[in-house]
Amino acid sequence: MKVGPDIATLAALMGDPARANMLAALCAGQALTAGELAREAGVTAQTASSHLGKLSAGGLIAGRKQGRHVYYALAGPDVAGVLEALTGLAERTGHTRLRTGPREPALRRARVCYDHLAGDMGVAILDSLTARSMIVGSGETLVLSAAGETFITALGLDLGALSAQRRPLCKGCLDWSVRRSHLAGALGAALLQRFYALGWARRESGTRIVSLSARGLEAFREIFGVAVEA
Amino acid sequence: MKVGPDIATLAALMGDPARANMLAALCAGQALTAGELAREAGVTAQTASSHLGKLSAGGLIAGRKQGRHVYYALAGPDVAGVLEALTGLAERTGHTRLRTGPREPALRRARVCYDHLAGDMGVAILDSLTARSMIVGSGETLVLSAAGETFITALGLDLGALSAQRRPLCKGCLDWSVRRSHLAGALGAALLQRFYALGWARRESGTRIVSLSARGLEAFREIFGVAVEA
DNA sequence: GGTACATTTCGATCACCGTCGAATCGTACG
DNA sequence: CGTACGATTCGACGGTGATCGAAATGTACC
Repeated sequence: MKVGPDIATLAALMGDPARANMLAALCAGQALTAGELAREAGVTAQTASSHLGKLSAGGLIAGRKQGRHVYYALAGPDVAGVLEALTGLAERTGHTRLRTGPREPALRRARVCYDHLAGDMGVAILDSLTARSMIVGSGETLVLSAAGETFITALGLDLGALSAQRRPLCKGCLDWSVRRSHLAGALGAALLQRFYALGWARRESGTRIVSLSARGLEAFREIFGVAVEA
Repeated sequence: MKVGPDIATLAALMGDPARANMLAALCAGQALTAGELAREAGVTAQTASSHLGKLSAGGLIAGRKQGRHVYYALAGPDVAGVLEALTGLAERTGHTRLRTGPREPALRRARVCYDHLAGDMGVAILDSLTARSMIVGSGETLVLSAAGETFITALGLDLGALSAQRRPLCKGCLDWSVRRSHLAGALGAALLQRFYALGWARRESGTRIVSLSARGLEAFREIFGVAVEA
């Protein structure tokens, strides 16, 4: 007689402010320790542990013991997807409270979001691709055009391998700081990896900051027509 | 200092069992009266009214007064999208409790889901399209291939107008009864409308049942290779 | 081995919120 | 105009769950 699968318990899991803050923090993609999550949520370690236990039992996060701390991460991309969708909905319905992205300029410029590039640079890249019709669509749903395919192949990416992944190839991901979309999905992740490999970008350890090399800045300006002040 | 937009309040709104049941019922797309939703959720009219007030204030649903009752519907396709994503996640994490879709055979065979076709027939159609590589992808993210474009154009649909819509052209929607996906999105909706126009299908008033005409059954078998016992 | 620290468990407190009974408002129907 | 019914409001009750203090586990570092 009951209609739905347990949307209720799942949503209730995300419905607590402390847990929601934890999940939002984990959306960046990197695993965080229980203590960090406690501070992130603004609760004591004990309550945090309780919440983490529930989230874990609910299948939303997974914890890995390493030494004397436990690193928690989102259980999978689909969880991140739901959270992003929720964020977008909150955006639209005006449920956002303040929400002025990161204060640090370096974070605003380029940072890691789950597994792809976010920040001004991420938004600029997607803008450039859509302006040249290499990616079409808007909002969350994006599609790679034929011109886009040749473009990313020229960049040295294996389109076939990317398409074979279960997750969507292209996806728009709402950027908190700019309130605009950047490129996520398999292609977004692969692009960032490619930037690393080419030495254009480097991940600052311990933070979400992605720093761009001089060569990278040059390349971005040339390829994407993106000019960023040093 | 706070990190996320108010995912928490939004999720908490969906986190109550009664409200979740209401939202799940509204996922079918047709507006329901407060009384119907109360019965659907298994609560009294007063508590239902309270819940509806909160959902409305939260921007998830919208109510229209008509005569002496109030018809409530989901505020928009994005709300349905989040709900579907949540359902999918609940599916994957095994949070589903029992959940044996509708009992009525007619409902199991073909019914309206929001604005597109669901049920065995809906699943079969998507199966047929993917088997012939007219639609590629899996899960929630689907893309129309070149072969698919010519196919639906031949069916008399205006692809340009469909792509111009803000919502995604193709989307997978998890079918409760079968636990498999059927075609949603702009194309899914347009297809159902086309079926109506061609006299292949008809919406049973007052229910979610979609009944198929003899001509429709013939056409479905011919075009999609779908054989359904009468 | 002993101390420090991260995490978890247990237990108790307390606030919030879902629930329903009774009453009110508004519309439809005769 | 009066009755019937759907929807909402008000008020009170009760239970679930978040929270933290205290204590227990387990790991690292010396």
